[in-house]
Amino acid sequence: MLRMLYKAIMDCKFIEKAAGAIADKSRLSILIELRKKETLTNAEVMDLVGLSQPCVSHHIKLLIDSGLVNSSKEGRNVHLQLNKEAVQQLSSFLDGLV
Amino acid sequence: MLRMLYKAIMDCKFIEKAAGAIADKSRLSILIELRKKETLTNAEVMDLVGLSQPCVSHHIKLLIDSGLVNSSKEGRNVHLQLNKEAVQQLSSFLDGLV
DNA sequence: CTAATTCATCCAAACTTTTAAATATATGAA
DNA sequence: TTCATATATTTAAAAGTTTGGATGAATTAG
Repeated sequence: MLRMLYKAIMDCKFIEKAAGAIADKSRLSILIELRKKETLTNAEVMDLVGLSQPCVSHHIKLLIDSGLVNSSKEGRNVHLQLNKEAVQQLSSFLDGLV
Repeated sequence: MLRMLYKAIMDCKFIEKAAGAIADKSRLSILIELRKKETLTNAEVMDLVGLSQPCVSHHIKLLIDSGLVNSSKEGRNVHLQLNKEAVQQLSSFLDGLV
């Protein structure tokens, strides 16, 4: 019971964060590109969205914090990947709404 | 061809707006309540989210502008309803991402 | 070791969002 | 018409977001 309430609160926080992550032109482009390209580096994202390196770094941090994107370091590069489970979770929440 | 590009741009604008509408505690509560209650008046929303009347009015305007919620006036009251098609459209976009 | 490369952090400016008080508008009741 | 009720608009303050320059940290190349 308490567990379910806790889960519901967690869900809301996740939904809020994930929705916020999507609610931006640049971050939306990144997500769409990650569908096509499977992985991306920050440099590729800079080209994609046409923003400065610190700005891109910030957007990527937001996406990672939201849970929608995973990152892994390989040498100097950071590779991004869609967290498909998280995207699915958000989609399921919306399905539950209708 | 041009038509598809146009549609894609429209989609992105809608996705951005709809995601932005969801990315707020109060508006998320309204959407969740609309699943349970089918229709709501502004006064009921005030009780639900514990905010001032102008603030509630503003949030509701945002939800309507995003397309996620429809409104209809009955006398002095405004009745809100989930736009299930729009919610479905957002959910489908996410499904397309994974 | 030194240079170059990749990404993160700090900072501040510009802009947007959230909120409520005051006020306006519209409808219904007396 | 006059008063009460439901919602919208205006205005303004506080908080949050987006952005890029400068700088820092970690890694690789020469």
